Amino acid sequence: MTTKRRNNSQDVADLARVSQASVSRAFTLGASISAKTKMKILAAAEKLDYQPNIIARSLSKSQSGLVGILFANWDHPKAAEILKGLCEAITEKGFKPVVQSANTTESVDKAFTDFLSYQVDGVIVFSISPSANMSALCFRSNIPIVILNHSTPGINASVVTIDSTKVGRQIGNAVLERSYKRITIISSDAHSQVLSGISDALTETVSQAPETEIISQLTGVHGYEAGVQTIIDLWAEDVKPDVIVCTSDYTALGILAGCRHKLGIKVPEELCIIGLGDIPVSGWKDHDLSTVKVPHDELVKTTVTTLISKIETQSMEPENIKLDAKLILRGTIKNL
Amino acid sequence: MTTKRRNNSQDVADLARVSQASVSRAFTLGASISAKTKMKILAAAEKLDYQPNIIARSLSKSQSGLVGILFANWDHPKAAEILKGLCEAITEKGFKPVVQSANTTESVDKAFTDFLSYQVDGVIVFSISPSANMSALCFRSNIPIVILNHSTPGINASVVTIDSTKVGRQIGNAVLERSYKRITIISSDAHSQVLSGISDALTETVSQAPETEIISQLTGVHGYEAGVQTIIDLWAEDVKPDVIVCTSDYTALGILAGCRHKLGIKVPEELCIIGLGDIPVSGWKDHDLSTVKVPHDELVKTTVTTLISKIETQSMEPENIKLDAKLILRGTIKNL
DNA sequence: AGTAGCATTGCAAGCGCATACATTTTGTTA
DNA sequence: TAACAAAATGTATGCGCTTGCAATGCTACT
Repeated sequence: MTTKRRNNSQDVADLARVSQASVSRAFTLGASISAKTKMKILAAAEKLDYQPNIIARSLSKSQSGLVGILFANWDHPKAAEILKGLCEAITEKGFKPVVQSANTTESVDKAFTDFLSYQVDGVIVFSISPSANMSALCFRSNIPIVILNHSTPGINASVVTIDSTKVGRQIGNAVLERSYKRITIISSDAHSQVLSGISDALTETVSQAPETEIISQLTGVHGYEAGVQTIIDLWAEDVKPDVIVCTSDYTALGILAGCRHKLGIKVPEELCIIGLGDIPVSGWKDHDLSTVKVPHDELVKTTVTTLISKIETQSMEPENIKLDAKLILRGTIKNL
Repeated sequence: MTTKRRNNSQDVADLARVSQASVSRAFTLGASISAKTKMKILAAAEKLDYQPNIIARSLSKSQSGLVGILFANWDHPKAAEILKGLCEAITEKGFKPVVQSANTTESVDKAFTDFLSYQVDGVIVFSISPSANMSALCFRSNIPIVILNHSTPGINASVVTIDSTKVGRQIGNAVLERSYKRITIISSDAHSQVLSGISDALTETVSQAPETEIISQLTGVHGYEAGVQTIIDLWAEDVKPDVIVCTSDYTALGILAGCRHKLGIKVPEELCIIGLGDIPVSGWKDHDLSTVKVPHDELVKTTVTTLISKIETQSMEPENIKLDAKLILRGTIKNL
C-alpha cells in the first residue's frame, strides 16, 4: 500500500478554482475573504478531508502553539486533576499541551531542550524548578515559564503557589486555641517553599504562647507506609509531640493509622494530626482527617492564564502569585 | 524589547564556516559528515544556543514525531500513573505526547481533528472510543490508533485491554469455592467491554453450581459515596446478595463502609466484596479489600509499543491484545 | 460616465530544515 | 604517482503555510 500524501491547501485551491492564498485565508479567522469564496473553499476542503497543516503554519508564523508541561510529581494526590486542568485550560486558549515527565536534574534539562526544539511558546512546570541554565536559556529565547507549586530563588520564572504563610498562621492559631504545646512538622520535600512558609509562620505564631514550641521537624517522609513507620519511630525514640503537622495527606493518614492500630494513641485527645491537600479519602468517616484544602483548580487556572498572557504580550516579567488555602477541621483535632 | 529571532542552522553554518546542509547533517544521526566538521559545528551551535527546529524538520520530513493522547477518564484511580507511563514510553521512543482531554462525542471529534491538524503520527485513546467517522478518517490518513481500556465494535483501531473473561472465571471460581450463592454486579460504565467480559464469564462459571445465581446487576454507579448509598438502597429494597462484584475499587470501598458503619453487615461472613483496580487504599489495614490487580504498567507499555511499531512499519492492521489480571484475596472474602 | 476608496484576490517570497544531486576532498591501490 | 572509489561537502529545491504587495473588482459619489 503506497502512502498517499495528505491533501494540502493547493489541492483544495485547485478543486475550488482559487489561489492557494485564498485557501489559507479561508482558514484564518478574520482574514480578508468574501463569504462566497470561503463557502466554496470550505466545501472543497470537506470533500478532500483537508485540515490545515499546523506544522507548516507554525513554521511560517514562527510560533508553534505548543505549550510544554513539565510534570515532576506524579505521586501528588491530585496529579490527574491538575494535569487535566492544565491540559484543558491550555486547549481552551487555543494551544496544545506537550507533556514531559522528569524529576532529575538531567532529565529536566533534557525536557527543556526538547521543548526548545519543539519551539514551544511557553512552559509550565509542576512541582519542580528548572535549572538556572535552562531558565536563562528560555529567557534568552523569550519563552516564558510558570512554575506551579514550587519555588527556587534565582530562577527567571513566574511562580504560582498557595499562600503558605497564611496557612501556617491558621494552623498556629487553631493549635494555640486548643492548648496543644509540642509540635512536630513532617514533610516530604525539604526544599518546598510551601513547607518553609508554613513552618516559619507556624513558629512565629506559636512562639507567642508560653511553653509552646516546635520540637522537631522531619523531611523526606512521604506516603502512607512511611507515615506509619514514622509515628512508630517517634514514639520509640520518646519524641512525643501533641501536634503533628504533615504536608501530605497520605502521610498524615499513615500516622493516624499507626496511632490507632499500632500504638493505641488517642487522636485527637493525645495527639492532633493535620494533613495537607484534602484528598477525598481524608474526608471519609474512617479517617476524618483535619487538613488544608488547597485550591488546585484555581491554582491551575491561574497558572495557565498567567502563562498565556505572557505569551501573548511577549512579557518575560516574573510574577509571584499566592492563593489562599483553607484549614479544614475534622476529627483529628479537638473540638472547641 | 525587540523579540530577537532564534538562531537557525544558517547562523550556525556561517559561524562554523560550513554550508547549512552540513549543520543539518551534524544533527542527523548517521548522516555523512566527518568528525572534525561535526565538532566545529556543535561548538558553534553551543555558542549560539542553537537547537534544531523540530517544526521545520517535521515539515520537510512530513512526519511530526507527535503522538496524540486522548484521555477521557481522569477519574480513573490510576489516571496519573497511566498517563505518566504513556508519556514516558512515548518520549523514550523518540516521540512527543500531545495530550487532549475529551469525553463527549463532539469533544472527541474535535480532539481528533486537532490531532490531524497537528499531523500526529499516531493516536492513543484511553477509556473511550473514537467515532466511526474519525477512525475512518485516520485510517484514510494512515494514522494508526490504539485504544487502551475500551472497545467498541466496528472501529478501525487496535485495542489493548485486560482479559476480562479470565477475570470473570477467577472470580467465579473463588466465589464458588466459598459457597457464596447470590451475586450482584455493580459497575460504572454500562458499555465497558471489561464489564461484559467479566459478567459473561462469571455467569457461565457460577451457573455450574446449583442454587448459585447473579441476582442483580447495577450500572452507572461510581465513587465512594455512590457505593455507600447503593448498599443502603439494596438492603432497603431487600435485595441481599452475599457477593458484590464491583468494577471499581472506590465504589467497593464505599459499599464496605456502608456495611460497616451504616448497616452492620458482617464482611466477609454475610457479604463478600470484590473490587477492581487494586488502588493503594484497598490494601490499607483499615479496608483490606479483595480486588483485581490490573497490570496497568504492562497495559501502558504494550499500548505504546504497539502504536510505535505500527507507525514505524506503516501498518494499519488492527490488533486485539488482552493481558492477564490477577485476583487478590483479602479480608473482604472468606478465608479458605 | 469617471474615479476615489475599499474589499478581494493573486503572486511570490520566505519560515528552517532535509535531501537529491553535483562537486570536491580524501583515501586506496597499482 | 596516477587513477579511481568512497567519503565529505556544497548547491538548490521543496515541505505547506502566511503575508506583504500588487492587481483586480466592486461600490458609491460627483
